[in-house]
Amino acid sequence: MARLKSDDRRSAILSATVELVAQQGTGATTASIARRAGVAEGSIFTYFENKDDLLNQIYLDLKRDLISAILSGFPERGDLRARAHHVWQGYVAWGVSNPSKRKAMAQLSVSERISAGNKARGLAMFAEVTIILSECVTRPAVRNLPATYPGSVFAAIADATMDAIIADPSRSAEYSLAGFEALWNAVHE
Amino acid sequence: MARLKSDDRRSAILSATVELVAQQGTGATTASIARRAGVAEGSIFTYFENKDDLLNQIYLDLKRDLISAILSGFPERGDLRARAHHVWQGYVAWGVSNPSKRKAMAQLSVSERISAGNKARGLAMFAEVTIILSECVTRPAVRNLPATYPGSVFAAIADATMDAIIADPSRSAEYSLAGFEALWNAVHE
Amino acid sequence: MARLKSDDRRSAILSATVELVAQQGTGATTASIARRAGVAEGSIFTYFENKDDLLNQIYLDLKRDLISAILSGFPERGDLRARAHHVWQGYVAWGVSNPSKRKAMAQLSVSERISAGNKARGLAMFAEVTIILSECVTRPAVRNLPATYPGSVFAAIADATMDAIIADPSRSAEYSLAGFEALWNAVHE
Amino acid sequence: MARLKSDDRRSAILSATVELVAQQGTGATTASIARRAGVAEGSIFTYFENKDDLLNQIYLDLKRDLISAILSGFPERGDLRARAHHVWQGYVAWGVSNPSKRKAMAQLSVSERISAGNKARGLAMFAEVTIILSECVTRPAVRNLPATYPGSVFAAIADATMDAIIADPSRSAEYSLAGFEALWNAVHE
DNA sequence: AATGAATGAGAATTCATTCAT
DNA sequence: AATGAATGAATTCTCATTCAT
Repeated sequence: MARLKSDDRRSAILSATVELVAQQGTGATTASIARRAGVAEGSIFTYFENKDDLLNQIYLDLKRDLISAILSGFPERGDLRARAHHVWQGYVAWGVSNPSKRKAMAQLSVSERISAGNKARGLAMFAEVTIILSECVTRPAVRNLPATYPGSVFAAIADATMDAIIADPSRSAEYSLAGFEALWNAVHE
Repeated sequence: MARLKSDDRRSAILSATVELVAQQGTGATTASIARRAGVAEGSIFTYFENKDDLLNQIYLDLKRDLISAILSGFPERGDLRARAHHVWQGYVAWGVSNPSKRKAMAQLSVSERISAGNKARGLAMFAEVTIILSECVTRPAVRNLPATYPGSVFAAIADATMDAIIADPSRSAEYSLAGFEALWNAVHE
Repeated sequence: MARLKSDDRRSAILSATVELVAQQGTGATTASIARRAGVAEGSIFTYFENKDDLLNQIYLDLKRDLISAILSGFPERGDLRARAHHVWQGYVAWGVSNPSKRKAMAQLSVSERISAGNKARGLAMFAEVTIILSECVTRPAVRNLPATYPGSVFAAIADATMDAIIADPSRSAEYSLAGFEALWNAVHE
Repeated sequence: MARLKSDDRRSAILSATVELVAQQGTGATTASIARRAGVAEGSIFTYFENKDDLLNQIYLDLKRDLISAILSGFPERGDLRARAHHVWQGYVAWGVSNPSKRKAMAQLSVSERISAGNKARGLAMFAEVTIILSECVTRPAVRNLPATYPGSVFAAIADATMDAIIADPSRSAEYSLAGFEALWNAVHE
């Protein structure tokens, strides 16, 4: 029997790509990815059809990774605020402890190399989160906005908060709380 | 086609670039930019040192364009809320009526091709806006966050709001108001 | 799939190669050959030193196959015309019933990958046929041409005839006869 | 005004390709073609969309070149034999004095890189020649073969004749005559 | 100054061959 | 011996930049 396709090798390629896309965008070359992953350039193409395929898989992987970070341990029975706070914490913690994943996802989200289908798929994964956040909206004006709005505001405030935490990690807990309070009051009266 | 004067040529290149970067990111080729601008490929390099230079100029131009849209007619003597609302309106109106500029700026903001110096310069242009928005922050927890925080939250909520407006322009005014209310309550108690 | 014995494996590779070279020329990949032969890619290289070696063996095999088809049952004691006709029939029948072999041989004959030595060896196999055909030449002008000439003319007219037969198999016998008559008169007066 | 696309450069690429395809088949690399043509590799792609396009143009060019060599000075009013002989002479002279063109055409004719459309177009150029040669066929059996048959036989005998001439150029005239006699008797009684 | 062809470094991808299993 | 993943040299093609006109 020959060497079997190895998950190690595959994930070495994936994480090298995340790292490099975070730093350089989707222009990161397959040569640099291979070098960083410690594999031959050709090996990328035994695991992925082409570079776009690789990027699309990364995109979905990151989305999956994030959603599972957010929803793990979700308090189905908690009150609204507790549930929203769980999501908040999950997101912020993920972003702060995985800066490359976060940057890579930002790059891929504005890239035209991610297929429309996969962008839709990525969005769909967050359907549950969208609902959870929508339930927190009590300000009448804000209720009239589209269903995706709370999620966008959430992501946006969380991103700003993560930047603050990354700039001064020692105040991590304090900033996170403040950010959540801002978010909560933005949508809840 | 009438012969363009130098200035016209230069701005034709600039706006072609905005358009194409909005659509395709910084990977838009100089050939396609020249074609769209109606100039020869080589002409790009008589007006800009190289492609990175062109992108950096665009970046600064867009920032300048936006800041002037935001600050024009600014009510120096208005109350806090009126001043913040002026900024909000300026930003939202600019983004909604210049979708390409907005998209191009989003692309350039995550691009590694914009020099650190210019990113700093871009931020600096918003110093005044940063101050204005900081003055709106009365929630104690939020006050402890870095000075740039309110601006980020502002931009983030505004972006989400613009997406909503673009999806349903008929409710433009209503959405803008709701967005502003969310923002105001995020930072103001 | 039942496990193949070595010889079977080897000939599976050979005939897969014939098939694919017929279709795609010598550019047919070793991967596609292995797939078609139902063996692993690596196995090709336990039976053949490299791809060129494989192609060269095919070339000689095809020549051998053809010559034996032509000479089997050869009427040593027949008159000139009968003997030439036997050769003709053997060639035409072989080509018509083995279209892939015929096409593969055409590809290999113009390929720079067949070594000069093997091309010479291929020619040498037809020495006897060359002599047989030379004996048919009675036109004085044609007698002065090189010894290989009748063979070339033979092959050429036979090829044209096979194309005609393949286009309309129902007239196979008629076309074959006509072709032979043309050939005979080309060289015999 | 910039440098204009130059016919010289274009034909340098074309003839370098003919030369190399003659020697190495369609596998000749664009790098080697550029080197031989004395241009940069990229220049190939300003004159030809891609390598297949280049090969297809060569194919048509060669066919055009050959047909014009064959038909130039064609004796519209000559008798059958004179007309056929003109065609014969044109073909043989072209092949003998342009060995690379002849070999390149042979390579391209069996290549799967020439589009079906262009192969058809190439054939169509010889429609007139096909008719001329058909008119020479008086042997009843041969008359029943497809219309393209005389042309194939013609080409085939001519090719064999050219090989003989190339092997011994001093007997060029003699061989050409002999070849034509063989051809004539093959089809004419 | 404007033009657009020329350039060639660099990119993604292929594929014959090797080699760990 | 058989397997098929791993390798990396080689290939085609792109594109920012230069430069002859």
